[in-house]
Amino acid sequence: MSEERRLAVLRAIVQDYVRTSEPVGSKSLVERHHFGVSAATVRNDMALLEEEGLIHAPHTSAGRVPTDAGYRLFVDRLSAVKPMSPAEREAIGGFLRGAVDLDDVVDRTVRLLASLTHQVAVVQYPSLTRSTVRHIELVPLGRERLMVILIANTGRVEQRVVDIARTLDDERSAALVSAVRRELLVEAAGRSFPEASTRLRSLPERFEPADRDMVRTILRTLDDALSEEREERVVLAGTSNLARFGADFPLTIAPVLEALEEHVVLLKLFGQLGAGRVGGVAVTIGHENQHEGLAGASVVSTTYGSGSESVAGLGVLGPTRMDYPTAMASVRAVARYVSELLEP
Amino acid sequence: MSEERRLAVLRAIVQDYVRTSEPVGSKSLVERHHFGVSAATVRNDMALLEEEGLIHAPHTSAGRVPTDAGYRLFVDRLSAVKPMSPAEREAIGGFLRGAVDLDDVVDRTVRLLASLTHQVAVVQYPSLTRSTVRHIELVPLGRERLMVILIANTGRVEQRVVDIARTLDDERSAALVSAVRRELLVEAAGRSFPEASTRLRSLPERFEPADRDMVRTILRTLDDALSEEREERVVLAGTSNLARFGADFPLTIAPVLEALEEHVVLLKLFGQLGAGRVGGVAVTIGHENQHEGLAGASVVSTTYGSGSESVAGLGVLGPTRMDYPTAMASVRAVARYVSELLEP
DNA sequence: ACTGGCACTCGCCGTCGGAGAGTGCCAGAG
DNA sequence: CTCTGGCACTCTCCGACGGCGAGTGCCAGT
Repeated sequence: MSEERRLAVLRAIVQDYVRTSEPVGSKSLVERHHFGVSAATVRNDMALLEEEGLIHAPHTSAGRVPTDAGYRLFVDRLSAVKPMSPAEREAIGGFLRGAVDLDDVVDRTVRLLASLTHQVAVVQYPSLTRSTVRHIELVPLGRERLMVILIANTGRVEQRVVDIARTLDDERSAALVSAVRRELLVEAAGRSFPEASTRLRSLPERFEPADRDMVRTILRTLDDALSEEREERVVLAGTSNLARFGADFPLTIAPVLEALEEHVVLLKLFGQLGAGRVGGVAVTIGHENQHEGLAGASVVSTTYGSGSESVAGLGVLGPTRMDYPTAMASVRAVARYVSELLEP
Repeated sequence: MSEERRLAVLRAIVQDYVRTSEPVGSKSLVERHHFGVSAATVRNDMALLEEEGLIHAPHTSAGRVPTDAGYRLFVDRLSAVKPMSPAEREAIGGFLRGAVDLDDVVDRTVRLLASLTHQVAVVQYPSLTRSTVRHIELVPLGRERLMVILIANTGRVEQRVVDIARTLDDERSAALVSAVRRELLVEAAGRSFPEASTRLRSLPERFEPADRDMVRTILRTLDDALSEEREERVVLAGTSNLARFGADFPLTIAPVLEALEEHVVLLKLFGQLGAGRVGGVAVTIGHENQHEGLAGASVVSTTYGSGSESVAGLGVLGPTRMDYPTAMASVRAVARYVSELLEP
């Protein structure tokens, strides 16, 4: 028996099943693809593949369906990432170029990804902890409040209102605010956020004892904005695509939707790939996802970022029965464009 | 025949159907509710209600189901808004009070609404056009770029990067930026955004001809941020609740999810109630919704805002077969709390 | 190692018939 | 005029039955 043909059979099964969403049998298989052999031979191969746990028969007398392991082998060894046509590339670029805003970039990206792949798309906002400080601004609001505005090199802007226990309307206070602002910038500008945060720890000491509380409050806000919980934001689109193949994961839509609402879960999915090299596209299939609601789902994801540093992840989520080559191509292409866009 | 009893029957039908999601027949009706009469009498009433188009029999020999008109009558005349228990009020307040941010307020609000009502919740960000300017800040970024930051009295912050056709690193430019900033504030602070926008139209003339282009660019950004399309933002949660009653609108989940993704559609839903008085809760039922994908859905919405001015809408969306009294109570209570929260 | 053939297994689907829920209508009582 | 009990009727739902077809596993033969 030829190892090679057996894998070709697996590949064909995956492809056909993805197309038709119906278990594929030996006969229809030899019709569509021309291996040089008969259906009976293919049947033998299929029996072996089943023994290896790569495919599975839902019922004694039905066609075969790939298992998670089967898909895994397929994406690892049997599929080539489909190249995008120049027209597609142009469409992607054109659509993203119109963005006026980081919010806008993220918004367009997630919609684009959803419509390219017909799956649920997920885009993570650039992580602050992996960005550098471009600017920090203090804006007095009313008499006892200050708005702290953090601007990252990725264009991400985070703002927070802080109450400070003193009035700000005299001359001296104005000078103080602007001194704090200046010191913040000297210390933080151009550095990574975590680094800035540590360097700033000694900042209060440079001011009069009476003023230190205010400075500390501001620094606390900055740290708070960097905390895991608050700093990670995630956006999604295309959830209606889940309903499109209602028959597919039959009543499993609910748990998937629930998982998607739990942003924490999503972040874990992307967290796994962590600081992976920018080029790579990661795929987690079915039960490889920790969350049990996602047992029937696969995630195709990658990272994007300005320069060679990745600052966040993006990807798509769909049924395990998913067109992996296309999804991987789209995810990779979009990530590349977004990275370019954040470059300058 | 007593008009009064007929309406009581309609009320009972709506209540039972909402509870069981099964067509309700005369027999089970007299069992659960005790009208003083027999099932036969109720049947006569039901026949009349059907003639009036308030209820409808899916099959010749099945129970009755309320029509859109039936629900309409129910919410208008037959239901009292369920008061919230003190414990619930406290829970709402406690959950919302922890917010650090407008984003956070909106986020918590939408999740809270979803979990209170078990429906899809929708919250609109405070409209800029209906807010007043609290502050405008100009932050130089790099050499030929400026970030314009708009802060509204609602806490909403909008930022936009503008390219200006001149370098900013000399002394004079710094003075110019700060002069522009000062003038902007004098003219705009405390006024409504549209008013500010018109008042600022003459601003360029106060500067040297060479500087006017920059000022114009900044003003254009401000106007752009106010444009319908960009200014309205909407957030939703609880979409998994749609799947919970999969049997309910059977395969109608897809169009609903699609409609929810089209934020434009959502904004229209809230646009209808427009500048309605803050107290009122609006309900649109089934086909009353313009969008055809939402023919099986109802929307319970209201407005919130600081002071007596409404600045945006919020609400829930679910199947027409929905617990209106509870939904209305939750929506009203949440809107009230959010309004309070935006007050100071 | 591959092929053709064959018996066998099951899920799918349409049919059928009984049970149950609900209805409409009618004649009689208050 | 309103309400009630009764009765015949209509449909849907559900489980049983059976034929069809796709697909399988295995075996004997090349």
